Amino acid sequence: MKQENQAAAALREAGDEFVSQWGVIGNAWGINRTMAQIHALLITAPAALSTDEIMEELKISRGNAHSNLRDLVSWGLVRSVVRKGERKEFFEAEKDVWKMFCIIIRERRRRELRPALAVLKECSARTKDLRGADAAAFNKQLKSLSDFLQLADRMITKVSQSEQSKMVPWALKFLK
Amino acid sequence: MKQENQAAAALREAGDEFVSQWGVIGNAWGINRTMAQIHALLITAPAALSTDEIMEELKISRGNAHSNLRDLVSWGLVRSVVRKGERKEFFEAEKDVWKMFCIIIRERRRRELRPALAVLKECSARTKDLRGADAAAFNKQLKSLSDFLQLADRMITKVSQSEQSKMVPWALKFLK
DNA sequence: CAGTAGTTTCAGAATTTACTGAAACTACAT
DNA sequence: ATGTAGTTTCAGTAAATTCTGAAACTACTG
Repeated sequence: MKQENQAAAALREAGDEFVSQWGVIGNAWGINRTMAQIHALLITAPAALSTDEIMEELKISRGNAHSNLRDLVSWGLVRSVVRKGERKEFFEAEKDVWKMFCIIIRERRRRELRPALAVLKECSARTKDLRGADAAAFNKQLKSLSDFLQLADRMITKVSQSEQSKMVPWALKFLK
Repeated sequence: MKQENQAAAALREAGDEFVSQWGVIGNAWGINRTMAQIHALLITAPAALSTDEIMEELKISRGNAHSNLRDLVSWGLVRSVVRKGERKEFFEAEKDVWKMFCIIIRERRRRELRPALAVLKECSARTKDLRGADAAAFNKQLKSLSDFLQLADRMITKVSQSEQSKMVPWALKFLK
């Protein structure tokens, strides 16, 4: 009994450390600290958690928990589940790392890559027919960027539709 | 003469639009707006620019221009050049898109991926020898994440050391 | 050496982003 | 219908980030 308690305490401590540090990491990745912490908490939790449990664990307000959970759900990284007989909502994260990765790159393509491509196309179109060496150079530079991002877009599409069981062995072969 | 002026004006306008919009895009990517704008300006500028020219073009203070240029230089995306006979410093960006990409992924590996791996290893080590199903599940989850990020790390190393002339045709083949 | 051109730093101001807590709302239960 | 458990919204506040402008500093010039 004593040992079990010690083990449980050590686990809780390691979990807290992970959640807290993952917030710092998320911050460096340009992600809201709280959102990263909630995500860390949910991917390592043994079961789905309620809003109140998350508030308690991270010592944050209901509003903060709610809006970050909403964002995580909108990313597709977290889903809400209902336990039978319970009125509360519970949240669980997608735990499969490959699926997480696919979700993230697909969303980033949609939210970040596509708008960037739109800007490049727009500015490129406006200078396509201008004369002069400077205009040609400007246009060429935008073209290079645009071609590259378009290739990245297609790669993301392809990779995020592949199975982990195909991609990982393939990557390992590539690395050899 | 009239036409030349019109063309020059149209080019300047398109450039301004690109710089301004790239700031917005950069912001969505988690990059400081001004830094993204300076980078956009430099990769499309026909020649290296001085701090004063950048301040004038973007309507920003000297301090702001200076610190963002310093960051861009620290990323390796911009270098300073000295024109003979001139006392001022001028700045020029790496314009080759493939090189830009390699610089960015290498720096992100260093600044974002490596610290994340360190956190995972740390928390993993702390729970390695704990007994109980929950501890085992926690440890397994961290292991999956860690393995995945380690694979990503190796892929970045490999890709960023490759020639564009090898990688692009290879990517196109992969997409088929 | 004094003067000038240019760079760097940094305290405080402005702006943006994140968070709280309470009120309004929803949906189920009695 | 009234009560209750739970969710959502949002005005106001707190915190973090970004920016300014001026002073301090550096290095060249005559």
